[in-house]
Amino acid sequence: MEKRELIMEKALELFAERGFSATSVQEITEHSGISKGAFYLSFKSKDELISEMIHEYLETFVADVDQLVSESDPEQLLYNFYFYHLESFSDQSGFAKIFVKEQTHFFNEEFLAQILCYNEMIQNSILVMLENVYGESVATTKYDLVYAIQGLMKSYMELLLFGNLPLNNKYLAESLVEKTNVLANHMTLPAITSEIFFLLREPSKGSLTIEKVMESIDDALAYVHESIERESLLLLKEELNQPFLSEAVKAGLLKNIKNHPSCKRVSYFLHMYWGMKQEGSSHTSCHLPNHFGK
Amino acid sequence: MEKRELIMEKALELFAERGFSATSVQEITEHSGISKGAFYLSFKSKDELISEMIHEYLETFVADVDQLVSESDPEQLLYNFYFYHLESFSDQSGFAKIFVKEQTHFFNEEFLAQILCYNEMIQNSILVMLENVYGESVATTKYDLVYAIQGLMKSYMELLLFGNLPLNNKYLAESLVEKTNVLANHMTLPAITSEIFFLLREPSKGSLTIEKVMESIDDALAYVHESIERESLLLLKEELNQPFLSEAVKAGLLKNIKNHPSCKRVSYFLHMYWGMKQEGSSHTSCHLPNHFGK
DNA sequence: ATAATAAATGACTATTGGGTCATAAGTCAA
DNA sequence: TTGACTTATGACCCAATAGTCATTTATTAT
Repeated sequence: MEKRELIMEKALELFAERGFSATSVQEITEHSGISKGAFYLSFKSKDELISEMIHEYLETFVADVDQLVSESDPEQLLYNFYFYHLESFSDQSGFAKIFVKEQTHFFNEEFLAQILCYNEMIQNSILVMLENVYGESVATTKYDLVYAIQGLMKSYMELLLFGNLPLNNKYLAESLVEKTNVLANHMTLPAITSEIFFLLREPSKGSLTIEKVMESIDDALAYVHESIERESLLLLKEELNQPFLSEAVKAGLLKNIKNHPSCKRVSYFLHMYWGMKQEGSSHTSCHLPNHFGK
Repeated sequence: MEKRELIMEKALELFAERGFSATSVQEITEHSGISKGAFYLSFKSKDELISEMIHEYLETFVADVDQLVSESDPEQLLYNFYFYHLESFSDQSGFAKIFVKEQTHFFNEEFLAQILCYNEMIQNSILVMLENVYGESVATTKYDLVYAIQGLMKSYMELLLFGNLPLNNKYLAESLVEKTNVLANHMTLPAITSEIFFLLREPSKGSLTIEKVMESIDDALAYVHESIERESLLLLKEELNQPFLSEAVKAGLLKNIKNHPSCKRVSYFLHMYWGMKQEGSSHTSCHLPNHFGK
């Protein structure tokens, strides 16, 4: 599966420069030094390539942030959080550029839903971070702080990416830490309350039906021939129809398919589908699914 | 010029929903109830339509913000600033959505430069606002505050536009005012210093050559037949080659062409070109050009 | 009413870009 | 060397789309 890597790598360069829609498959294959047909041996479609790339990047990013938040010393947590973001965006600037560029504009409805889901995970991490650092004192403002933090970051990220300025990540991170402290310690009028925060997450859930998940499994089955992965998929499909597995077995099966290139979507859908099921209407269980940790 | 209005109005609806590139001229004409040919009687190209729409909206928006900042009571200034933004985005949500969606992605290099220029004007207004409200106390932090304010706003704007939530603009504005006050009063580590702030504005200047401006004048001349506008264009062209007019005459000529639909680009280019000339390397003259006020 | 002028039409062109498939090149066991 | 099988190729297909232009329709002046 070396061709896949090559294509993804080369495509990233073009996507970062021009965006998705402005980059043709033709250009990707030329830039990769392969033929058009070869491209379609590795990917079902251009959309699959994009989806693949998004997942590959975001999956590890989200997991890293989650780990960082859960393992950092509260004293250093904020700084680590910002610094990791800045560093990650600095050396993975290709991906970062794509995200800033395409942003909400992810034409494809499905992509948007996926991005939103990853964003929810990041927001969950930020919430945990705020609780760890400030404790009860931000109980009423933390949901608002999530949006403030994301807004501030986006602003400085853009600068970092497109201004190619002599900016120092360490100092930038310190500056962001200070801003966060200032806001957390002095803000009294949150624009986003917990009610609004969770209201915001409702609509996205409705779009992921069991049929859609099923469909993605069938899609994957057509491309997966390895026995372990296939069996896992079939078991998961059964489980989806009628639950009969223990949580541990389920988690194991999910791990089995996680790294197969044709299973990224299924993996994501299942995580999301079961994630929202177990969440129910309670607001307390909104943590990052553990299965995303590496 | 009633057709133009109609097309722009209908196109806005489609652009807001799907973005520029995903909306075809065909769709625009169908949605407007006209033929394809009729479209090209009103606009040279699809790009011209887009450019036109951007200018029409941003020109008045920038001017309104400028006026608001220069006329508001300092006590009320911040609130008015945020409230105007929120209200404007609420009822002109079509444009707002376009800007959030397409953002940096304005494929066309020229569009990007134009957007950046308008953004610089807004930033200038924000700077003036900060000076009026906080005076000398933010002398070292004001440039950083500009980016913080823009980041915060963007974050909440997106929510307002795509979350269709029960948000109250008045309360949201108050919340943003508080955040600004908190940051302005307690921040000590600005990420963006004045040096960096002005450094950021340099590169964009390089791209606007005298040849480009000249070209845009020639382009316009092909479409402008009204005597006053034509003469103004010709005089401005001469002035561009070899300055010989007084500032007052120049300003008058610019006003003459300002409202002609085919002169938007020329107008913009000339403002930008002369704006950056007179600015030189000094950092003190970065104010909003008066000619943009209504 | 009629001629002249302006406005509007939509079939048409040229181009691009995603995706397919018959064919060719490469690989390897017998 | 042969033949079976895998991998790669790029000409080709089809749909979509920006932009044009000969022709028709509406308007206005005489």
